[in-house]
Amino acid sequence: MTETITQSIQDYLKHIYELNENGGSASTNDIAARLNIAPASVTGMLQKLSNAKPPLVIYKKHQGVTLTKNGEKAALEVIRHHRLLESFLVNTLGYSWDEVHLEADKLEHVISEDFEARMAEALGHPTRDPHGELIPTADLTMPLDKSRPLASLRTDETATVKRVSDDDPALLRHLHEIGVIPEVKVTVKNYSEFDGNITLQVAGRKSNVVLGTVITNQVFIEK
Amino acid sequence: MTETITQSIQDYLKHIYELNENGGSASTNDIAARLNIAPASVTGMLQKLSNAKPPLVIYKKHQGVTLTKNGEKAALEVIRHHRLLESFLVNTLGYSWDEVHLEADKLEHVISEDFEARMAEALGHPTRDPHGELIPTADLTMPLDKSRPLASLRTDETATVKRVSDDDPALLRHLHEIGVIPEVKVTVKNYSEFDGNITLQVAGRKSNVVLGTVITNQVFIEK
DNA sequence: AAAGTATTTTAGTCTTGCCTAAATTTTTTG
DNA sequence: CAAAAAATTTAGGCAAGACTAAAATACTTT
Ligand SMILES: [Mn+2]
Ligand SMILES: [Mn+2]
Ligand SMILES: [Mn+2]
Ligand SMILES: [Mn+2]
Repeated sequence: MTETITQSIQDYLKHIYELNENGGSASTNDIAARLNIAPASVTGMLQKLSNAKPPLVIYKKHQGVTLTKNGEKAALEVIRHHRLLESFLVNTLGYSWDEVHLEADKLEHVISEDFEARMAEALGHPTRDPHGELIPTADLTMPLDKSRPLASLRTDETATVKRVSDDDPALLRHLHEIGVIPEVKVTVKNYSEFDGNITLQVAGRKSNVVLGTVITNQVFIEK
Repeated sequence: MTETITQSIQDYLKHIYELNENGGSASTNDIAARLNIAPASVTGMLQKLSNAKPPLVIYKKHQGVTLTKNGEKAALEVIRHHRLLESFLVNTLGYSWDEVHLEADKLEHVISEDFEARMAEALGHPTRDPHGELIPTADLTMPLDKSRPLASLRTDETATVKRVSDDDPALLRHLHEIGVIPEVKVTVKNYSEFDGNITLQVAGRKSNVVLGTVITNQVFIEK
């Protein structure tokens, strides 16, 4: 009697996955905040998911949750849908990178595996979405992410932008404007000890830009 | 306090629209059969839809339902989504015409108006879907359908196939095989009084085909 | 026109997924 | 380390949308 994975459950699993990526286990409150749902409701769902057969999360009272292998597969399935969809919308329907997130958030639960496969094929089996986020493989493995925040660079260091956080459309528009997009080379011309500001030279741009930590913590680079 | 039009409601309205197209009002049982839902459940929903503000259907006990203007607009919105999606899937992802229906049935409830507009643009504002069905216009008007069943043709009459019924994938594959697809010219070489069989010459095909009424009633032509 | 059949409606339940208010547990702080 | 604060869970409810069984209504047939 395998648990039916509803849209709602898919959303829980997806967000738990992302929270697990950072710290260890995902807390009730964090999940609630992300899903815009009352914490009490989250507790109820966590109990349900951990009692499912097979269990989708590991849950002990007051200690947050971790995904089981099954839960992780289900999460990666949704994340693969989401990121392929974002790529597809940009490529095929001319969406800009700040417009795709909401649309993909709805479609990700609804497309068939056939649709997924056809998108991947049409896009040439991409490894990253328009924001540079890694796309889980068809067999649901998440590639290793070697990037770190731009905020961790210091004066005279050079690196390549690999991905940017995609949940704030306004930030995305701004980054696009100043040319800070995946695969672009950047050099730190100055790092300020006091406020953490980074003066950045962006390849192909005349003038440098000064970025605060709110931004430099949402841009990820590799050297 | 306008009624929220859920996915479920959209499905009811869509099928009521299609039933209204044939006979007058849609019966509880017919709606139930189409939606694969118990008749008792349908009664409940019809009451709800007729009490909505504004009402989406006109309903009197034991007399079936008709859509109001508001209900019709909502239905046409979904049907436009559905048919544009079918076209889009065929054009962009290489689906064949017998594969698109199920996928479109899920996506139709989820895409944004922006998505709809972009598809229409990308497809060059088509007026018919892959099965030849008319696509409601952007301002939600259904173009007039002048076609009639192939079954109504008699010996020596010539006509153009305009559309075919799209709910049986096996029939669609068969029709494709024998070349009976929209915009193809056909001539009735013989009509049998007894069983209604039609011997059809299909433009560009060597040998004629004999079609029974099950098929000829699901193929629509214009002279 | 009465009886039988088919259709539709009513009545009563169930599941999912959410909510608020109140309790409980954990963490932080003075 | 005890009190205050924050986080989490329990308890009790609600709305949507489905189901089954039984009652009511409408249609057919003799
Ligand atoms: Mn996204
Ligand atoms: Mn993304
Ligand atoms: Mn269809
Ligand atoms: Mn169609």
